[in-house]
Amino acid sequence: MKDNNDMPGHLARRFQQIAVAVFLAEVGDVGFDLTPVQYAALATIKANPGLDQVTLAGLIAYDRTTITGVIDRLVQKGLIERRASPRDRRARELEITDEGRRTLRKITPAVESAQRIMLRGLSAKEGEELMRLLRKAIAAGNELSRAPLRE
Amino acid sequence: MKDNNDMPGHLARRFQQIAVAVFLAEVGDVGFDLTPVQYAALATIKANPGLDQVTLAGLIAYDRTTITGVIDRLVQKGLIERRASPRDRRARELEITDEGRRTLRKITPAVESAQRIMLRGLSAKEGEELMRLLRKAIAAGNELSRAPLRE
DNA sequence: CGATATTGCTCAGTATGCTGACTATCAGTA
DNA sequence: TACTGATAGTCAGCATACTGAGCAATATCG
Repeated sequence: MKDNNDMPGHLARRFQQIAVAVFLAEVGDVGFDLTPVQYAALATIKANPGLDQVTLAGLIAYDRTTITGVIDRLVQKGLIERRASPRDRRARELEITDEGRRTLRKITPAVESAQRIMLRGLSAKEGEELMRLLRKAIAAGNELSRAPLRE
Repeated sequence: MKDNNDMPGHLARRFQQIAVAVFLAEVGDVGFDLTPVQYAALATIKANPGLDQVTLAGLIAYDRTTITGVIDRLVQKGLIERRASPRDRRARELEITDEGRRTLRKITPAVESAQRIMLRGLSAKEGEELMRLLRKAIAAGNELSRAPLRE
């Protein structure tokens, strides 16, 4: 019987678990209540003003049914606005608010610190190598999940 | 602004997302409906007959509040039995059933195939290196999540 | 022995993620 | 233009994960 530690799937779960915990702790320490998922969505909306939900989902590889709730919560927190698109009445355009911008600015150091902490067991070179290998494996498996990356 | 692809946390999420999808697809293809989490719990119960829930949680790094539901579903599927411990009336002893054993045996090839597929973009050497780096990062971050590994 | 702390487990509540189904709308074509 | 297919979004339902609270039972220590 293979050990859990020889299963990339198990290791993936463990690493993600730690990554989320570190992110929440760092962001919480500076007084904000934002999840990794909400952060990625907010940052992507800021970088792509007026984008619709499907495009956003493709840019960060979220399922379209997941993104609904994430956006609900960002709207509820006053960090973004959701309004009907004038060009396509099915679509919703997303825009970051001033408060969203302020929040992003304030938590950026905590987010960066979180990324360092979750790699703290590795040397700089090893951290780079881990990210390179993850990127490569992810690229090869992109189409295997329901929420692939779309550029 | 850092790109998502430079964020280990984001890469962790993506890799895990793919890993789960591949696992479910492979196991589903041979006619079983078992999640990665349920599989790990089942295999660990088989390897450690009569263990209690807290010990199980520690061995696979699950939160104790998560394991309750996982065990409920394994019991409901008839794969394990949960009974009160004679030594400690707070604890529940877990035991795999014959059907649990049969299920494990039948899905093992699918589980192994899933592990290969999620690394299909990498050479054998790269796959080994990815697992080594993940293990190292996880070891250093073990205490940072609410559900650390306990041996 | 008795008060206190700790432990095993559960529950309510919240937030991802997914499957599958549905509505509304848009796009392409006969 | 009417039909057909595809697309944007939502919803119900299920399965992780976690926070925080609580109960029952055990362990520990004065």
